[in-house]
Amino acid sequence: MENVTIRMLAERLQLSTATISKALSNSHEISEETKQRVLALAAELNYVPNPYASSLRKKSSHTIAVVIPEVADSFFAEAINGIESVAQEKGYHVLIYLTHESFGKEQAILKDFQSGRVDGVLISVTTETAAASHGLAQLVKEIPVVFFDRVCEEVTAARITTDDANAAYNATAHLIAGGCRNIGLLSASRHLSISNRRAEGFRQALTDHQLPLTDTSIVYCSNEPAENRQLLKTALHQNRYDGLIATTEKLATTVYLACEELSLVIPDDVQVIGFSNLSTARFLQPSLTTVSQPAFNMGHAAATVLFKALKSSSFPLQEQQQVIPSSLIIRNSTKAADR
Amino acid sequence: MENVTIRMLAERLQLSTATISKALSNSHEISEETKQRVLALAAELNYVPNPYASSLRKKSSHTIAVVIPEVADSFFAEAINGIESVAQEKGYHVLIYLTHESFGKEQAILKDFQSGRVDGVLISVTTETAAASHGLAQLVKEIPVVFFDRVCEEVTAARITTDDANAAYNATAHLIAGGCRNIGLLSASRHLSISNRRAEGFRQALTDHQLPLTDTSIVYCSNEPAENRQLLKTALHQNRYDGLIATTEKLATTVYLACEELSLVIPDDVQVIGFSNLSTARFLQPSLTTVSQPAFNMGHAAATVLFKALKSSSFPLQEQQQVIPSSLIIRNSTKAADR
DNA sequence: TTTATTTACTTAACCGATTAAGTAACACGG
DNA sequence: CCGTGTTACTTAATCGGTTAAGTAAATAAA
Repeated sequence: MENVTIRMLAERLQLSTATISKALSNSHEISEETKQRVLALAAELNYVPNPYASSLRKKSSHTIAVVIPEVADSFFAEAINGIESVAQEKGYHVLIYLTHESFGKEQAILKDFQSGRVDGVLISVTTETAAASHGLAQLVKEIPVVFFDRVCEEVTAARITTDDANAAYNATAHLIAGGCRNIGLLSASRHLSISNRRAEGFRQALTDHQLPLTDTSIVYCSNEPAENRQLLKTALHQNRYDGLIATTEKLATTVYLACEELSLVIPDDVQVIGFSNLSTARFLQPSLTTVSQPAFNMGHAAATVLFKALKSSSFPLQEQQQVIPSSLIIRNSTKAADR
Repeated sequence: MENVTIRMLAERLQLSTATISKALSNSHEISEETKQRVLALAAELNYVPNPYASSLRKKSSHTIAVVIPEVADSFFAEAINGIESVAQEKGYHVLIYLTHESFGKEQAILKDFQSGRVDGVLISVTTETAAASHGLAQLVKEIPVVFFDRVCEEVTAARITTDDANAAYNATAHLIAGGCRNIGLLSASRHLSISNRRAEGFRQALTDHQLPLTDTSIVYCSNEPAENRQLLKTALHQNRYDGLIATTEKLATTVYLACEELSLVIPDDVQVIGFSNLSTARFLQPSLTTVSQPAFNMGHAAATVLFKALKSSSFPLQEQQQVIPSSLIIRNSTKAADR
């Protein structure tokens, strides 16, 4: 049983392939009667159009790419859900690319997009992605690109983010209200704008509360959980933090692990806040105070904006900037009372 | 700046497009010198081949599909990681399709694959997928398909699973050893073979320990967390289970939630075991005894087998059956001592 | 020296759908 | 009755690579 093509339908019905194609796309040039005959035969033979032939000719693939560092992370997983919900509604396909936080991989992936494989890209950059990423700047010129969460500020493009500085400020203030005087911010990257924003909010909160910012206030972590565990244990031991803000989900669990191994009690010895979307946060021992990010909404918003651009080329995509607020959910890993 | 095509390279070098194509694919028909010239110009002009033109002609897309119910689930997320690690190594692209446990969506997605969009499919079916799924049976005849975790036993195809019956048996035995006499198995589906296997192991364990299987022993849950919460609360209240086995990750957290709301203490009032890959399981309050599944390995194995079939059409894909063992990790949500 | 073989290309068909341009057939207004 | 439109198609080019088949020149074998 060969694959059914438009030509086979044409032969069977004694029509040209052009007529079939137009009938299937419901063109006004084709009579109602013919359309019905074509549709009936197509259904009977179970005709499924070849997407590649169509993409080649139309120069659009009805496919978008999602480029993220990691999928086993509640934030990104939920963001994918948000993206996919929009894509499925629009009949688009979603290609997922994982960078595993490697700038090299990211570059290679982006380069592939110059082929026209995808109509648009949703991306959250790696912790390594440098400011002047040529690949990104280039890509934005060629196809619609929307950054979400981890944006690259040097590149002019649509951005969907959370209020990172604010969130960090509030988290820090909450720790201070709970009595912390020596707070550590666990940062995932020196390059990432999102990290810098959070550091900014952190710094501002310290300043506003007359607390010093020392060179041990910000701890730069790696992408290796095992490495981070060691790093954290050393840092906790040496600097005797009374409060920690983990700016990624992975870091939050690593903090719990490190504290357990050092026999530090949360929140008595160290209070902890995590940036996270863990559904289990409330069941942790102790339950984790989190900066909860609207992952699904961000994915949804990013995809929605992208599809607007795909629909209308005059849509000013690059000017789109949305900041979706996160919320501080206070639980038992911190001491200050709910506000 | 137009897209660079093979024809442009050909004109610049005064060669035919055929020569360029062959040079780029390192054909023996082309002289070393010409190859170098082509490669050099391709690099200079930043030539990126159009994947759709190539797919159309070669009838292969270098793309595989992963069809799963949900991505915000540690098991599936980790499985994707395993799959992706193989795909990236082989230079393949990964399309992700989420069924959200809807059989209808699954059918629609599978139908699309008849277009030749993907070279192969990795699938974990929905809780609704009936035994006689015509779409699946059809698909397996057309392109390489590998089932992982949630297989469809009625369809002859490659399968990568865990030792579900065993795992459930051991989990049940562990609860019995801890003193449970009225154990509930929270099942995600009546259809799913994986659920039935687990139920089988559960039943066997009860029988072997002279415990009765009543019609409240197995609780069939839905896909709605809110619904399940109610269902569980009612069931816990009415049946006064002293042990529960949650056969999905989502159900495990729902159990914690329901117990909290009913003021039932785990493990004193109810002991709990979850099938899960939650990285936070050990930090839960209380830490969760889990049947931990080798998610990454299963994804890796499934993809590896699929690529073998893609490489060699004589590979007996349909006969491939791998059972990758899971392990029971005993923590504080159950009482029996470690074995 | 003649024939066979190899080398390094070119020509042209092809994958399957889309679409610009062309064409009969018929209707209609004047 | 003629010109203009409209309807419902067809023809053929096209998207950008791939590849079977062909060819000219150089080389090797007989």
